[in-house]
Amino acid sequence: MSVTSDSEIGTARIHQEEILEAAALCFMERGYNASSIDDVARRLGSTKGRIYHHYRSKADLFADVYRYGMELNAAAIKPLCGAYDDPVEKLKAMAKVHCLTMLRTRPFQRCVWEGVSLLMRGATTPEQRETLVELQGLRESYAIRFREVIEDARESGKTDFESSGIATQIFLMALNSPIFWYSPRDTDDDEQLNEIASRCTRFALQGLGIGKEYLQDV
Amino acid sequence: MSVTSDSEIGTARIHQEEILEAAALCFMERGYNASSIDDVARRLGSTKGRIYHHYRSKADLFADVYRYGMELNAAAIKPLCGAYDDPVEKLKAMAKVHCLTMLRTRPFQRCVWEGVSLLMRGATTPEQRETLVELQGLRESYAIRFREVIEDARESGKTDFESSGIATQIFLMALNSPIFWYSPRDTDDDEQLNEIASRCTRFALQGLGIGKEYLQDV
DNA sequence: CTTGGAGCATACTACCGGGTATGTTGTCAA
DNA sequence: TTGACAACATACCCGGTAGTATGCTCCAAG
Repeated sequence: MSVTSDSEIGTARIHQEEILEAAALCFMERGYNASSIDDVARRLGSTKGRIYHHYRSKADLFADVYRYGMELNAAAIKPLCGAYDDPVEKLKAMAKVHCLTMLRTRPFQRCVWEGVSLLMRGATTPEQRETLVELQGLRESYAIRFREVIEDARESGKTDFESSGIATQIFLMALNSPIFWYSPRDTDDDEQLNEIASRCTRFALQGLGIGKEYLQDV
Repeated sequence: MSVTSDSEIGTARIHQEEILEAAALCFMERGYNASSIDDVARRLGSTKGRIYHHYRSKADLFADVYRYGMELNAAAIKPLCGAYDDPVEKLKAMAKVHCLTMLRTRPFQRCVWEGVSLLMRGATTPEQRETLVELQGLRESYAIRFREVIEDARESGKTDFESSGIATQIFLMALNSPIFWYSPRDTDDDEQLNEIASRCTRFALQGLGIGKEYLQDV
């Protein structure tokens, strides 16, 4: 991992992304603890050596999968941040894009999910604890993006709920839900994903009390 | 496990329920795979021997936790089944009770959740596979109860969604969500739980498109 | 052309945890 | 009183897995 030039960093990332994807698939299918490093290696058609050359431990590998998943999320909603006046319109766009990202990068998002509830405990080494807090921070700051817009929407009088904290939790949960109950078709039709995302988004927005007149174009 | 009389079955259940609760707590905190039988035993202040006297394997123990959790769910909504004319009112009641049960029996419900996504894979022994299908069936038939009422509500024209399958999934997800983001207060105030359940229920019903005029008394 | 290191593979160790075999104690019925 | 069994505890085995130590190969710089 002692790379020097930028190009070498680039190629290293490429090699690692291959590993990341295989790891995400394994972790999604069997969970973190039930997946062995050998499982990941087997999926890559290689051996442990390759993985341990790039990652110091299984926990490190998982952390990188988690981080990558969160990066995908952050990148997806980034273009929307300064592009709307109406908070409801902004929330609509963010929700839809978030849900679509969930569906398109499902293995990584399942890992993010497991990481939240699983790595919290498990209390491994002291320095991994530190990494974990950082990852948890990524997730929280992402959620706060939504929470702020939800609060703005409430101030505009177009919603009706009490606690924005709770509302944000249920809201995101509704948007995340398809990564659990949706199994991608053999024809991974992007139209199909769009349909699912639309319905989830509409449900979530209506859940906040946003009127149906705002939901025609979702 | 070779009990004979009814009373002995009763006492056996009592002893086992103690184990079930400890197991549910362990599985909730660290997940199934990360929890060892010794962990469960330690929480009970005993040793492996006690657990393996009542359960033939770790998977059997987990299955019983799962089953118990589903029994709690089924028992909670049972009184509501024939008590309503308006499907929307029935759905309201079922949703509220379901959400409250989630909150009150959180450790078991977390196990039910993990069981769904984790035991599906993992493909252990062939006969455990059989048990697993049975448990999966419990969960599905429970979900169908909701789906039917949701379909009735749609036919009454008080909702607006396309696929009742997807709607049911998101609906239940919204109601289940607090078992993940709600940490019980030291004062396990039942009023507090009621408040959470109310908000989740309102969100879920609104998500289906049910008008706010129906949600005053939730 | 050689040497150092990246990028793996191979072989091995150490340990944890599921499962078992066996011992111990209390209780209850005959 | 005794034996039989439930309800555990103790001691042990053993397979799987994280992690390591080392070997191999190719490439690029000097």
